[in-house]
Amino acid sequence: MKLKLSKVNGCSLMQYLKDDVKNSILQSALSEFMRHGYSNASMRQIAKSAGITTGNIYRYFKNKEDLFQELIQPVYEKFVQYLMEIKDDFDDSCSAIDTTNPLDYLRKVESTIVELFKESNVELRILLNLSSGSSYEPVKQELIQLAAHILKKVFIPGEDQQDQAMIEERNLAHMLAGTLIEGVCIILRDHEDGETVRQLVDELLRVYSAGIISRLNK
Amino acid sequence: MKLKLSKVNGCSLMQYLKDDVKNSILQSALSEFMRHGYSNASMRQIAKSAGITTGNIYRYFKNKEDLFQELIQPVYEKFVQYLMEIKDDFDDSCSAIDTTNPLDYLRKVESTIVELFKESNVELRILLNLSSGSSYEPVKQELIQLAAHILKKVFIPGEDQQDQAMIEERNLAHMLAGTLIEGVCIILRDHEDGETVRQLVDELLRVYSAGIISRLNK
Amino acid sequence: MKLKLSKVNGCSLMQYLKDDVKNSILQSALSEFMRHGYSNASMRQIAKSAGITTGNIYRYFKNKEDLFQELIQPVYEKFVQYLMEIKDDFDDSCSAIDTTNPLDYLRKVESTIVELFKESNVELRILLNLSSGSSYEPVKQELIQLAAHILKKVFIPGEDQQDQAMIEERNLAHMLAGTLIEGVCIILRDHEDGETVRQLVDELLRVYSAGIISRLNK
Amino acid sequence: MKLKLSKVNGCSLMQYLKDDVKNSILQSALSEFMRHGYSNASMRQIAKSAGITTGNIYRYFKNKEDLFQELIQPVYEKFVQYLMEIKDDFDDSCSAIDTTNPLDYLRKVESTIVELFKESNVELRILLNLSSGSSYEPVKQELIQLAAHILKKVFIPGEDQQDQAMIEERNLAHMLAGTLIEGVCIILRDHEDGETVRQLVDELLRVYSAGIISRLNK
DNA sequence: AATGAATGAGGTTTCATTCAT
DNA sequence: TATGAATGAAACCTCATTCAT
Repeated sequence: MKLKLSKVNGCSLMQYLKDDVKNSILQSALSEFMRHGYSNASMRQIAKSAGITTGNIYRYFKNKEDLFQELIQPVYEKFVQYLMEIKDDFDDSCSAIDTTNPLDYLRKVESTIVELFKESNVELRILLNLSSGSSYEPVKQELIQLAAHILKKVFIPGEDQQDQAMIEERNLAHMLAGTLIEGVCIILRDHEDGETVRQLVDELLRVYSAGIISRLNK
Repeated sequence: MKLKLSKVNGCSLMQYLKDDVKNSILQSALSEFMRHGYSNASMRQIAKSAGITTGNIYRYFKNKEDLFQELIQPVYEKFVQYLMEIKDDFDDSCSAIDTTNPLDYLRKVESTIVELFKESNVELRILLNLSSGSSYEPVKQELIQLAAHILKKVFIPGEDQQDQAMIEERNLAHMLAGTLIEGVCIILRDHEDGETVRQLVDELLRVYSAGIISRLNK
Repeated sequence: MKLKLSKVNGCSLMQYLKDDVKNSILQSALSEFMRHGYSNASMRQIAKSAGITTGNIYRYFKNKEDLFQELIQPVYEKFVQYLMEIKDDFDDSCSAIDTTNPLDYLRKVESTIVELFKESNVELRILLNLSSGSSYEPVKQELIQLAAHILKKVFIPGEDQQDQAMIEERNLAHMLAGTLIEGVCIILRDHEDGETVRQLVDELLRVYSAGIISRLNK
Repeated sequence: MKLKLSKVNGCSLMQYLKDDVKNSILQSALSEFMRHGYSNASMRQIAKSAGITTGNIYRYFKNKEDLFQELIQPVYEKFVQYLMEIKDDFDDSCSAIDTTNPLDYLRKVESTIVELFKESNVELRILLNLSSGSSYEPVKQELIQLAAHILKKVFIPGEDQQDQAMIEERNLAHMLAGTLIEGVCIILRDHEDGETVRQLVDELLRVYSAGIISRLNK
């Protein structure tokens, strides 16, 4: 058997080819979902871009949703996990008699976010902005809620106040959380270079931090 | 119907009826595009909501794209115009020996933007977030480019420097312009009440201004 | 308005044409379902036979199942209703000190069944033998259960005996019910002439009755 | 594998292996056709059940129809042959001055039928009830025709009379033949146990015989 | 000016069959 | 001999658009 190297190679070559096709589909799908969003993406077009026939996609993915999920799920999970860690860290640092400057805290968050975005730029943008019609549709709101939850702690150190002022603070936190996330999306969309990305996120956080601190001192 | 008015004043009455139908279509289309975006909007549903038949839409609009354009184009133009005016104002105020605080300037900009959004909230949200599949798909990027162009002036008083520092400033301006516009979009998406909208935009600009000033003083 | 007869006729003509198309679809569908059964019937083929395009079917029927149901449901309901009436009649005549000959009873049933089969020959055969894959798939077994329930009363006057003999009688009743129903199906499949149908069903019942009586006297 | 037997006796071993695979396919196919009928049976599923790959089926069978035929044809031929033998027997017993009771004759037929069904239960049920879409689709009707031809002899001792009465007898024979065959199908469908099957077929024939005799004595 | 039935191209998905390896 | 990836035609269904009335 060991001498029949041609078969061994045949096997691995075939394996390679199969992976090749699957990756080709995934890449074409990523591009198609990016261009037209989940529901307007066309399986036919994905197949054409991948250089295969439409039916052949279904050897690799059960259906459109499955193909979408295989692209997005890992990034989604990583993103949620990172956000939870950030939230837990923050909750801990709050409960401790820790007077960490929020600005310092946000800066700590920076590298985490940037790392994730640098890995999965396109997937995150699809997840957050182009998943309408898929099972991920409500994710963006959930993520913004989560980010808002963190930001609220910055603005509202004493919890559970329910008066009018607090409602305004909540709206503000929600809005700033949304714009921060969109801001990072925009940076990643427009820049490939890692150093530029890091620098811009740094600037964005600096502006937000300074603005927020100035507001808190109001 | 009385006095066969329909025949005597047939022309203007017909015109009136036509406008009536056309407005009805436009209104239904606005609602449908808002709900499902351009691609997933259904001409059948628009006709049904407007109380007419499917085929009749095509006496008033050449096709789906044409209907979309008739709704969105005016708002698009107004938006561009406002941005140009802001740009011109700023250019003037710059060329004058005018040391207007950028914060004051942005605040002046505020009412313009909020006014436009309050007038054409839905159309703008469609234009910026729900035009995928239409010819307006790339507009959002163009608008951000334009806004960035303006913001650059804030950061780079002396023009046309091409060294490395300036490139960074340009990137920063572009990024902040994008996040600002997204921020306003998010506010408009999440709040209907005019006063809340004004207040949140005010806060957003305050944070940005404070952050930017702090940065300029760096 | 009354003078615009052309419009009045236009309307009714259109209505007529619409009904015409719908009936044409129903007729083609009946033929296609008869030939290939529910799941192997082709909407394309139905459209082709009806002389229209595939998509146009969906103006008249929501989907394949809906088209099938519109053909089969009325017949199904009538059939169930008839069987229930027969069952109730029989239960009544049993509880009364009524020594009606089972043969006489079956003969009373005859006209009911024949009438229904003569009206809806093809639909019943589809319902009973060609509905695999549709929501009517389990109907045949249910109907045979019902018929068996009636036949059991003939064989087992005293109820509720659970010994071995009774199990055999139940199997027998079930089997004879099935064959009777199939027998009527076959007759209707092979003969169009009403008088011949009546006569053959009469003969079938006669054979069954004589056979059953002979068996009871065993 | 020992002694390179595969090369020495390559031919016969290969033949043996081939038969093994072929039988495995046939067995899986039988199960799949039984479960889903000819049209809805899946070649992929057959291959999977047989433990081979999809493409390999086509080394043993030209196509789906060919595979079906190889399963069904022998049973079909045996069935036809048995019916012909029965027919011949009957012709002989008629031409002889043999006053065999038709009841006795049918009882002789019984064991033949039951034996065949017990041997090839599944194949016959596929042939008679699940061959839609295959070339065997019309077989059931043909078999009923043949059975009817035999039964006619019971009812119409003197041949070739063409008057009205004879036409009725022919119809009757045809119908009873059909119901008899369906009856046996139903019994086989609902019962696995050999003894129960024999008993129910016996009952069915008894009912038919008694009914028919009663009719002949009319 | 209006109707709404009809079209035809497109959507996702399935599957018997072929073919390079 | 066997593999299993790939094909291509067909399935059901949707919908913007056209057109006879």
